[in-house]
Amino acid sequence: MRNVSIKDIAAAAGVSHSTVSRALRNSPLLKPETIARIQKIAQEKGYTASAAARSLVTRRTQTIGVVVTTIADPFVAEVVSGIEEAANEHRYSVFLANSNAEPEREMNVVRSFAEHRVDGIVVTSSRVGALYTPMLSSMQVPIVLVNNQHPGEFVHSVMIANFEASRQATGLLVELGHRRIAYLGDRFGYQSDSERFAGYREALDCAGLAFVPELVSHGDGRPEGGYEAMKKLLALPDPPTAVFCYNDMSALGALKAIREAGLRVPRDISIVGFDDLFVAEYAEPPLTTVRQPRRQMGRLAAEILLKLIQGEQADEVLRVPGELVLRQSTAPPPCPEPR
Amino acid sequence: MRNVSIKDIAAAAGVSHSTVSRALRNSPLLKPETIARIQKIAQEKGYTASAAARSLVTRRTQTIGVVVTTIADPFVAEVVSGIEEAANEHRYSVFLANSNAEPEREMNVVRSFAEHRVDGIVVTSSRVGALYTPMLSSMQVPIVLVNNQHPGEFVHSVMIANFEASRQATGLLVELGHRRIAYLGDRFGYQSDSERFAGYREALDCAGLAFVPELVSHGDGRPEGGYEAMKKLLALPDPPTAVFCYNDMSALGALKAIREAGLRVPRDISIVGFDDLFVAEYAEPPLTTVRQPRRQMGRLAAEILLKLIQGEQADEVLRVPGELVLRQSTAPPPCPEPR
DNA sequence: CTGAAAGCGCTTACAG
DNA sequence: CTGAAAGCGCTTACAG
Repeated sequence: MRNVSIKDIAAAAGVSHSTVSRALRNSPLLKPETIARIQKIAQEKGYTASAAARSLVTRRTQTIGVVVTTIADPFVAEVVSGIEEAANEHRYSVFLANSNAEPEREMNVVRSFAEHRVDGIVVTSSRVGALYTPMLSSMQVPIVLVNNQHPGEFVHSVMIANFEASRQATGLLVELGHRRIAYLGDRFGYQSDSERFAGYREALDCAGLAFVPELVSHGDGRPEGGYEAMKKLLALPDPPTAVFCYNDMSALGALKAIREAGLRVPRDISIVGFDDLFVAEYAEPPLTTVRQPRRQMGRLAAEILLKLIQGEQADEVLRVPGELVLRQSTAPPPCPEPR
Repeated sequence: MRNVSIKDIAAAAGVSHSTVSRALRNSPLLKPETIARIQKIAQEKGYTASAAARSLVTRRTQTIGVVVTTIADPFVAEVVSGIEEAANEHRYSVFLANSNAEPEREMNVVRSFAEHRVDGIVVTSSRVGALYTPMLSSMQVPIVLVNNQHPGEFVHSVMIANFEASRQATGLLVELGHRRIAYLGDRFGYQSDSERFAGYREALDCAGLAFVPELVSHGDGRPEGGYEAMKKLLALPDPPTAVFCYNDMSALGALKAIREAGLRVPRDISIVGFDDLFVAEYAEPPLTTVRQPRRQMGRLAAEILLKLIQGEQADEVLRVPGELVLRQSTAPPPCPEPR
């Protein structure tokens, strides 16, 4: 069962298919009555334009490709949601491709986007590195990154203001009176981790607190890694009284390790996360954390991309501020500890 | 900067573009040397076939549309991940469309999929109803639903075996010795809720326990709703000693309400969830729940869809069994009288 | 084994 | 204001 084409409508309306094409696009060349008549017929026949045929001539597909290393991640999913939302408003469709950071699948992503001639690409970087970014750049279409972990390769990106946010988060712990504040990080080498670590250091410096290397422990950005990293911190001869975690996922693991050690948060140890995933609010205790406006960041990335597609200028690196959200996982240090 | 086309390659190779087309598709009509020579040239020139041009003649786009009411939901995201994975293996690309259950956006979804002539559609229903399903069906392409909440409209779907799983989950509470077991549901009218409720009733019946209407409380499938629904149960003159929750999100809210009431899980109340989201493991206490193989369900839906696209037969309704996962939120009821 | 031709469903200069 | 023509980049009968 063939789809109805402009030829079918042309036949029914007794005009040329050129006229139908113009009528459907509300061309000012046609007189309003003609347009109305033709559109009515198109409607009746259930006409739907073929994106493929159109894009062949216009050289615009009205599609953008979104690459994620995994979408089964609360952080990424909401960014994608924002991208899709903004794209949709501008009548763009979204191709979603999921690489799992597997080289073979990454190849597929690139090939698929290239074949579909996407007008632009957003890469939302989770913690796992994306091998394909250099390849994508060979496609000659605009690319915007969200929280990119491999800086310097591309011009356009939307990033959370890691440094400022983590300085502020660590600063909160300082103000509460903590002196032994640990940093529970992601794996080494990722930009977000480096920046958040730098903010932590800065906050210590401002408070005149010495940096203690043993108070840095690295997880993997997931609960499992946070759990292990926290156990190491707890095994220290003089454990920290507060921990600033790379993200909420890590913090969840840390909370678990602390519970298992028979300690209480925030009575014995204060914990701060990063991201403000919905779980932060339902953790026990509810987690003090830094909110990333994920959906908004996705929207911004899409909007920058659409500007670039139109040939307009756009911010090269857009830094979005995080927001410290106070909940119940932070308190002054326990009394036994001399201040 | 134009993309290189088969004409460009034809000129470089000194053959017709028909020959190039055949060479690129490894036609047995051509002699191997010709094929090799042409493919080499194509490679050198960085040729990438145009999906639009091809689909125009083949009438196949090698794309499937995935509709979600929201992707920012841990359940949905992983289903989508499975769909994308399976589609990718079969060289299909995925259009993602996100309706937020807003009528206007739903219209966009349908129009967009129709214009792109997707070969098939998967609808992953979250708790929110999807208005567009009837409209999608007018597109004359195969549709497969995942955990559809509005039964009977379509033929093909992949569903979790709600009845069996919730009977088993409730059965666990019965075996532990609970007599006052509550059901904390989703909103009325959704199929999953009805089926899970039915499984709960069945388990009570089997155990010879009377159904007590006041022990049923409805949330909204999210922590907020679970929280409110649990507060109602706790306000009962004779509160339940165990609660089977519609899903993990609801259970998270329930846990919070119980904590706020100064009670402990599982000492005072046992809680069972459904879904086995990652948070279940990191809840306090870790949540006993029913695992849904979400990614696998997504894969299955995609595979069924691809079969249908090929014109093959496929299961109409595929019921996937859930798996009871025992953690620490369940225990025997508190000792009868004094605590 | 290879080429010329037709056609998929559109858009858009070019005529009239 | 409208139509005839060309062309976007492919695939595939039809000839040879």
